[in-house]
Parts: sequence; structure tokens; C-alpha cells
Amino acid sequence: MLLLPSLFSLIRNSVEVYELAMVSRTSSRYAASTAASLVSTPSERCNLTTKFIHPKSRTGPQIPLPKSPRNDGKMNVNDALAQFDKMLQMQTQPPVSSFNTLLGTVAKAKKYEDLFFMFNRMVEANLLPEYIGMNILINSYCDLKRVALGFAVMGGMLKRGYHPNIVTFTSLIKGLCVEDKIGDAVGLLRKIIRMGVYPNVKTWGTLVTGLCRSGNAGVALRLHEELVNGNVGFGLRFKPSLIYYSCLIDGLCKEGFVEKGKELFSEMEGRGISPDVVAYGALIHGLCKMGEWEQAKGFFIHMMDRGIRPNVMTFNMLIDALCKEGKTNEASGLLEMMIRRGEKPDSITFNTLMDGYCLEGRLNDARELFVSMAAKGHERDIETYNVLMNGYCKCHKLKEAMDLFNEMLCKEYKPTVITFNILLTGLFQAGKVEDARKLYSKMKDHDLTPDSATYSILLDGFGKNNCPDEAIDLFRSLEKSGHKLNSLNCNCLLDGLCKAGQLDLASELFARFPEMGLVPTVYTYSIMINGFCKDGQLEKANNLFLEMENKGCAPDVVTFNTLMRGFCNNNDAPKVVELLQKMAKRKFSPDSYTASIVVDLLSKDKSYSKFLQLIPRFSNKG
DNA sequence: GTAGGGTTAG
Repeated sequence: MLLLPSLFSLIRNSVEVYELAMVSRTSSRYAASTAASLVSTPSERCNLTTKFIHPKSRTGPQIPLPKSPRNDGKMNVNDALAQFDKMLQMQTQPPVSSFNTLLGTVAKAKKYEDLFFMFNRMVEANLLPEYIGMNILINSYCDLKRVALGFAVMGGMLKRGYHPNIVTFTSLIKGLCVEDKIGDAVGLLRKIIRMGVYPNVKTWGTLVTGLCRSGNAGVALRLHEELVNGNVGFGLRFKPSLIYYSCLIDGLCKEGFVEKGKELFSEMEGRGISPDVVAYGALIHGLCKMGEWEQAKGFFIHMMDRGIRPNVMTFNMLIDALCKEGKTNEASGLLEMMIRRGEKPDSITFNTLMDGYCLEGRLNDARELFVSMAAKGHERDIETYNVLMNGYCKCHKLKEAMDLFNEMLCKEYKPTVITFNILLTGLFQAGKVEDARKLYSKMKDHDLTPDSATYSILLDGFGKNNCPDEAIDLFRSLEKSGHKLNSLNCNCLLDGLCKAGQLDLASELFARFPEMGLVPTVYTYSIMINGFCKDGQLEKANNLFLEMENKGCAPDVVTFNTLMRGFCNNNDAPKVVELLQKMAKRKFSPDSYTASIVVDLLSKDKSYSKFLQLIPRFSNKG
């Protein structure tokens, strides 16, 4: 879990973004106009702006960013903009801090177009923002995932004699984190410490959040522990916020370290920070995902006892967990409870419960809920339709699914790629290839581009419905158009080819994996092994089994079952027993398919029963 | 009210 040895050796090869920023004014051709105005000294500006002229500008160096509509109800921003206009026209220039206040207001509201417009007008009026204004701009670029521009502005800052401070660097660290450049973020942090600029609780909070979001919660935890206990830290002087803790707990839970999440939760309380509905939510969600339903319920009750009102999200995650456990009646009870408590369910609540009913095959209950939504004035969304259509498809009620699709279109809900993927899967499974073809051809009418899943569904569907040529044609046309195919796509085609008896073509495709930049997965091998077995080529199947092991791809129960079925059908009992032993040695649990193979073996010849004695796991199961 | 972290659900 703790991936790296110590705090400041987190990442070794960080890109030297900082130096880079010192020498390059900007790394981006467009959207850099504002930055360009500010990285230069006034005397240079004339020269520079021509380089960074906005592509649509014909009149000069100023950037004609349109004013965004001012009718969105955000009075603060509108007031700020009106005030800004007034201030620019005043005879005596107001202090720069007044301008900064307005810039800050607009930046906080994330009205970036307005913000850039303001900056440009200031530059026009020869009012170059000083370092606070530039910090606002840097932070905005970072929020917009344009950290390179942030660095460019910092370069301009240095040039104009301002010293970037910890606020500047915190923004840049955030920017690197949101662009998923965690290594660079850590590198920058190390650098500023060497420069004598010391990070504070917000800087550390930024990094911890960034680490959690990028799937490095273990590192975040290590960092946190160092800050609280370690040499570089502050001990009790380090006072992270409730949000900081919520991020960390959530990150840990999402990566499966729920116990650590619980510890952090206690630590937080021990430091006098009271958890809120979000902190509880992060923990409850983590426990639900781990199947720790009782513990999740315990925290749920605990939070209510403490007077923390569960909100719609809290209920939704609990309803989802109950549905996944097959406890739809209890889930429905929770829905009633939330309504009783005055918490309004949203479309996610209903979609989740409907999905639970569908999973249990309770289509009528799902339908009833669907109908009741409209009756009770709850908004449906596209996902509501997707869930119910998926339920119908999974229960082979294709007519109901398609009727719902048409109803949805009549009501002007816009289908998504997922809608099509659900219906295509259903149609292929029901053998309705012609309907699937027609539906697929309609995707473009809805301005939808098939995604990788769509192609897998098609490749698989054509193959399984005796249309291998269509699958091959599709595959070839995708390759020709430069579409990057993944191993799942290829596995679907491989399986179809094998099932259609086109083993040569399958082998050819399998051999092309490396050239396509793909690594065969356990599914790939199982598919090929199955193909060879079905074709009676047991030796090839066995070789492939050995090959996958040598290449470090561990076979799973399906691989074992596939190969054993092959040998069993070929009356090679010793080989089956050998594989059974191998399975037992690796502590694989045989499943019902394994059992059927053994039963088959016994029915062929009772003398094989002596082999069964060798498999304790198996004989114990009775 | 001169700048920086920002969280839970299908």
C-alpha cells in the first residue's frame, strides 16, 4: 500500500516544469492571449502580442473574448462586472486592490470568459495586474486544466519583479494534479522547499487531494502520517479541514482501504473535527462496496443519532448496496423512510431501485416504480429508460424493450450510446440480427458515435449469430479507418471465429496481438483453448495453456474447465485428473461446471473414481 | 470584500 519510501522521494523523475517556465513564455498557441499580455513587460508587449494574437482577431492584439450572457442569476458576478466598468471609466484610478476584489469575485464564480475579458480590458487601459491579480489568473488557468499557461504567467511575474509566493505555487500544484501530473506536482513542491518557500496546510491539502483523486491514496496516507507525526510535519500544528479528511477517507475507501478510512475518521474526531454527512457518506459508501453492510448500517444509525441528517446521496448509496445484496424489499423500505423523513428522492434513487428489481427479475415491480415516478411527479431521465430497457433485454422481453425505446423517443428523450449498447446486446442475444443491424444504422441519426463497447457487442453478436463474415468485415473496416481496437474487441471476434469453426483465421488474429500492441488476457487464452478443444486439437490447446503460464498470465477456473472439458470429451482421463490436481494445489474452487466434467468422467468409466480420491477439496464437497 | 485546498450516490 505504501508505494514509496519517504515523503520527498515520492517521485524521482519529475519533469523540470519550473525551469521550463522560467525560459519559455508559453507552450500553447491559443487561449494564451491573456497570458501573453502579462508575461511581457510593457515595452515588450507590442512585440509579443502579435505572436499570441487570438486566431479570430482581425483588429489588433486585444482578445475579443465575448462577454458571457449576464442573465444566469449570479448577481455577485453581474455586480462585479458593472462595478468594473465604472471603475475603468473613473477619472481618478481606484486602488488596484479594488480591481483585485472584483477579479477574485468573478474567478470564484468560475466565470472565466468574463474574467479574461476583464484582464484584457485592464491591459488595454495600461493597468497591468500586480502579483495578486496574476495569482488569480494563474489559479484560473489551473482550474481550466491549462497549467502550462499558469507557468507562463508565473514567468511573466518573475520578469516584472514579483516573487511568486506559496499561493502561486499551491495553485500550480493543483493545476499539475488536475492534469494528472502528480510526479511534477511533487517535483515542484520539493523545489520550492529548496528555494525556501514553505508549504502550508492548503498546499498539503491540495497535494493530498490530488493524490487521492489519481488513485494514490496509499501515498496520500503516508504523506498525511508524516505531516501529523513525522519530521517534516507540524504535529498538532497541522490543522487539516473537514474536507481534507473527507477526501482522504474517500480516497482510501475507494481503493479498498476501508479500515484505514475508519481509522482516519476516528483520528479526525479525536482532533475535534466533527464529521458531516459527506464524511459519513464516504465511509458508508466504502463499507457498502466492501459488502460490509452491517457496519455501513451501524454508521448510518450512528450519524442519525448524532443529529446528522442523511441526504439523498446517503440514501442512494444504501439503497444501491441493499439492491446489490438482493434485498430489494429492504431497499424499498429505505425509499419509504426517506420520503417519510422529508428527503426527496431523485432520479438516481428510482433508477437504482428499479435496477435492483430488474436484477432480481422483478420486471413488474420495476415497471410499477417507473409508472409511479411519472404519477408522483418525479423526473425520469435517460438513465431511467436505460435501466428498464436493460431489465427487459436481460429477461428476453425484446418487444417491451423496443416499445420503451420508441416511447422514449416520442417523449424526446435523447438516447445515448449506452441505450444503443443495451438494445444491441438484447437483440443479438435474442438472435434478432436484422433488427440489430437496423438499430445500429440508426445511431448516426441520433448523432451518436459507437464506442468500443458497441464494437465489442457487434463483433460478438455477429460471431455468435453465425455471421462471422460480417464480424470480420467490421473488424477490417475499423482497422482500416485507424480505429484503435482493444483486447476485448479482439476477444469478441476471436470467440466468434472459433465458434464459427474459422480456427485458422482466429489463430492468425491471435498471432497478430503483439503487432497490434495488445497483450492476450486470460479471456483471450481461454477462448483460443476452447477453439482448439472443440476442433479436437488437444495438443495445441494444451500448449497454449502452458504458454500462458510461461508468459505470466495465470489461468482461471474457466481456463481450467475449458481444457478439462476438452480432455474429458477426448477420453483422456489422466490429463483431466492432472489438471484437477493442479487446480486443488492452487486453491481454486471448482464450480458447477467443474463438477459436471467429473460426473461425465465417472459416467464414462467407474474406474476413474479412484482419481477422485486424490482431490480432497472435491470429495469433501459431496 | 485583494489570491490558494473542496468532499459522498446509480
